[in-house]
Amino acid sequence: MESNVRMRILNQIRDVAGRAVICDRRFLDDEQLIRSEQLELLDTVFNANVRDAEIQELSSHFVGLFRGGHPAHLAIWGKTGTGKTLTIHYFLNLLSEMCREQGITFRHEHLDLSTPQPCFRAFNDLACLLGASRRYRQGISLEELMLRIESALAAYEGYFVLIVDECDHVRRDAETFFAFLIRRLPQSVRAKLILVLVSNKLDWPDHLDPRVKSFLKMNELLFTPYNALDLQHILQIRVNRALEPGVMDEGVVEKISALASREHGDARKAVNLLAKSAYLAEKGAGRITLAVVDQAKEELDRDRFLLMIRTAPAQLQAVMAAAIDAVHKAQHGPVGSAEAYSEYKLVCERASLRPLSPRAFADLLAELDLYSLLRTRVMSRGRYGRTREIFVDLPDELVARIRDTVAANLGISKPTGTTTQ
DNA sequence: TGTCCACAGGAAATACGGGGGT
DNA sequence: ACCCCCGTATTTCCTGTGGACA
Repeated sequence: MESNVRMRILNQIRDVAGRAVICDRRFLDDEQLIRSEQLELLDTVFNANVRDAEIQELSSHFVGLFRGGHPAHLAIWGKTGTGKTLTIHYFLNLLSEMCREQGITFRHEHLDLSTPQPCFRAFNDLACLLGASRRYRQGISLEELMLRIESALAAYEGYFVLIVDECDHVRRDAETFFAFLIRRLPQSVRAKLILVLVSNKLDWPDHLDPRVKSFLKMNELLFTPYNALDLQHILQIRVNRALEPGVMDEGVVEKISALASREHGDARKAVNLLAKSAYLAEKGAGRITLAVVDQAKEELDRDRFLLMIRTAPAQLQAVMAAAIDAVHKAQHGPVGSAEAYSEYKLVCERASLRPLSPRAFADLLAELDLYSLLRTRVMSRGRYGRTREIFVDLPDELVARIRDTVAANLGISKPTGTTTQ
C-alpha cells in the first residue's frame, strides 16, 4: 500500500523532472538574486552593447571628477523600465570604485521616490538616507528636516552624488524641495553636490519655478525605450541562465520582445512575461510555445487588473461596480456619467458607504480610465448637454470576476440580480 | 446664427486625522 | 493636555463648451 503511494509520487516527480523547463528560477526574478549575481548579470547585459551610448555619455559627464572639477547636475529622461536606474547605479558603482583607487572622496546615495510623495516625505526620506532622522509620518516642520540634512552633510568634504529617482513624483511644493537641493544645500555644505534627476516626464522642469530652474545648470541624457533587438539580448541572457536548453520553440524570444517593445519597451515586464511563460510551460506542455506566451500574457493582464481592483480604495471599487452594473443594465446603449452616478448611489447604499459628490465621482471615473479598467469619452449631445460616456471593454469573464471581487470586498450581500451566468 | 443644455473639469475652500513639540 | 503643522480627501463654486435646435 504505502510503497504504492511512494512509487506513484516518485514517478510523478520523475515525470515532472523529465519535462523540466526551468533549471534556475532565480534568474527569472531579480528579487531573488543576490547582489553579486545582479551585478554580474548587469555586466553581461552591458557587454552586449545594450545602453552603450548612454554609458559613454555618463562617462564623459563625470570625467571632470578626476581632474578635480565639479561636474554639472544631470537629468535623465526615459520611460519606466528603460533601465535608467539600473544603468546609473551600475555606472556609479564603477565610478566609486575608480575613485577609491585614486583616493578621491566619493559617495552616492539613491533617493527613491517611486511612489508619489508630497515634498515632506521626500525631505524625510532624504534625511533618513543620510542617517539624520528617523521616519516621521507628519508633524515635524520642513525647516527642521532641512537643518538635519545640512548638519548630516556638514562634516563631509568630497563628491556627493544624489540620485533623485522619479523626481517628478514630488507633488505639491516641489518648488520647496528642489529649491533646497539646487540652491540652498550647495551653499550651506562643503561637499561637491551633484544631482542626478531621474524622471520619465520630459517636460518636467517646466513646472519648476524659473528662478530655481535658471540656477540648475545641467546636462540631459535621454534613454529611449528598448527596441525589440535590445530586449532580445536581455531576454536571451535570462534564457541561457534560467531555462533548460531546447525547451523553447522557435521565435518565442522574438515574440516576447516584439510584444514588449510594441507595448512599452519595459525590460522588467518582458522578463516577467518570460517567467510566466516558463511557469505555465512547466505545469503543462513542457515546452514554451508561441501559444503559451499568449496565454501567459493574458493571465498577467488579468492578474494585474484583479490585483489593482482588490487593493484599490473602497470608493474606487464602488465606482467600478457601479460602472459595470450601469453598462449591464443599459444593454448596448451608451452609459452617461449621470446614469452611472445614480447606479453608484445604489451600490453605496447596499455597501453602506457614504456616497461622494458627483464631482468626486467623476474624478474616480477618470482614475479608472487611467488604469484602463474602463474607457470614457466626452460626448456632446448638442441641446441635450455634454456627458461622459462609459464603456467597459474587458473580457466578460474578467468583468464578472472583478464584480465578484468588489462585491466581496465591500460586503454587498445581494449581488444585484444582474449576475446571471 | 444664436441659444442653451448638462455636464466637464479647474481652483479654492473645507473637513479631518495623525503626529511632533512643549 | 494642548497647540501647531502637515497631508489627504471631498466639497463647493465656478467657468467652459460642442453641437442640436429654433
